[in-house]
Amino acid sequence: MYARAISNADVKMTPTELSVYGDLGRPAASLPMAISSLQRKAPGETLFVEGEAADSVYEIVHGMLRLYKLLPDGRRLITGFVSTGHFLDLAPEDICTVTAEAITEVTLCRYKRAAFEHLIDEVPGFAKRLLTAAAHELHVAQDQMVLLGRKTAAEKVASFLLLMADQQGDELRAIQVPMSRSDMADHLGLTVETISRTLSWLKRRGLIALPVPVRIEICDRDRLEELAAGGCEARL
Amino acid sequence: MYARAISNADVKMTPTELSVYGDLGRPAASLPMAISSLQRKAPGETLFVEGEAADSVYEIVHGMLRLYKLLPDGRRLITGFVSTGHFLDLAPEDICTVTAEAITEVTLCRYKRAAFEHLIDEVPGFAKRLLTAAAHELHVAQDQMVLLGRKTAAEKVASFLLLMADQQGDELRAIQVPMSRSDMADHLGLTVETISRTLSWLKRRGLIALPVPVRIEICDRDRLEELAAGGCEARL
DNA sequence: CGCAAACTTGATGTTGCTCAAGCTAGGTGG
DNA sequence: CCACCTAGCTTGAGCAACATCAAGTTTGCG
Repeated sequence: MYARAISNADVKMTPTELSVYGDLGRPAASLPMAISSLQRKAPGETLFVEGEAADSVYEIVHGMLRLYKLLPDGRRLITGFVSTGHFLDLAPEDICTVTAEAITEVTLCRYKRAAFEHLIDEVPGFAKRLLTAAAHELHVAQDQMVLLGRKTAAEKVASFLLLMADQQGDELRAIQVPMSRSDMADHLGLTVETISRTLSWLKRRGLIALPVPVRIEICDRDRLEELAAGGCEARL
Repeated sequence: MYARAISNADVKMTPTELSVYGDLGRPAASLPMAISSLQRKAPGETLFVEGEAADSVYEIVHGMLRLYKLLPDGRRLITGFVSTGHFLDLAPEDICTVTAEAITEVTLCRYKRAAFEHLIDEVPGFAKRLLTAAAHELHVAQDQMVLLGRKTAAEKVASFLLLMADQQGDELRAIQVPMSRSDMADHLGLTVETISRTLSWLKRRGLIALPVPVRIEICDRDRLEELAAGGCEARL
């Protein structure tokens, strides 16, 4: 089975539709314990490991996780960060394809796989909803491939910051960055040092501000977008 | 809408199950023309372009296509190669997320999107089958991210050759490579020159043979696999 | 306040890119 | 049939972006 991140937000559901049951409200609060149970994970704790048997489906109620794969010598690539509202859909194979680890304090709702699969047949439109979500995940993956394979360090960091800003949405300027520089590096195919240097470079050029490492503010969104798209010179 | 490649082979169907209709045989031969039509494309011809409206679903009957995305300055990343038996599933958004171009002579079966969506509701188990296929695509995409973000040139080329060998399956040694060096480069996040140098290096070390550029033979599969996984020194 | 972990900055090194020639193969026309 | 021509492939020399190695500096927590 295989870990797929599916965002409820992606399929454009209202808050009350978040649950797989539609109108029943937050699944964590309303589902029979037979098919669901609530879990908490502290930062750094592991939810599941690449290669192990996958028998559950998780919905993230609160917090952020990193999903990653390792090469034998320890090189790591973070395939994605997932947060509130996403499903970790352990797809119809039996092995986890990535490792999932809590970045922040995380609350999640665990469904037994068999029961979850049952819902696909029972609940009308649920399969289609998952299909839409899967398609969106694939779209995101394609963009990430372009980033990893063809963008410069500055373009990578700019793209990432804009993506984070978009999905936080709340304020236009400030981004809360819960993950470490090392996580960013392993997500963008760079090193910690290059992340740090690139952020400093963006700051020096007035595109962003860094009051504290964990808080990044976007000062010139237009130029950052131009940079992210690859539309201008991007050398440190 | 968004181009997703779904392989029938991936969902483990027998030849007679290849069609979306299950037992009705090859869709190209048996579906009512109202919802399907047969098309041919010559090498280099475009099936659809990133950003354009997507109103069809295609099944590849024969041949190979490349799917790619471009940056404004022309940098290209090929997200994948798809061939016989795969669906180009233009997912439930309205815009193609990649461009699809024929590499070889291609025959494909085109379904009207609306009719295809209808099948998801009508044909029992069809949605689940697509879901499985989508999950597999996502799995492949994750592996490709690791390749693009964390592997060396030699590891990238070795991984690619093994993947090609696996999906051709027929012979254990020889791989027919229908795509150009330039296509390989844009799929692996390298340049043509690096592809060429790396292949020469693999040949010099006795891992492969190159009787003609279009034919690559695997001589030492074990060492190639060790290299692809990142388990040994990989310097030219 | 002190300590460890995370982050930043600098100096140096290496992989893979760029630029520039040759080489090879396949197709065309004389 | 062969010479030519072009597109694709290979090889070489030099270079640039990013990695590595090595200090410092800040941050956050006990």
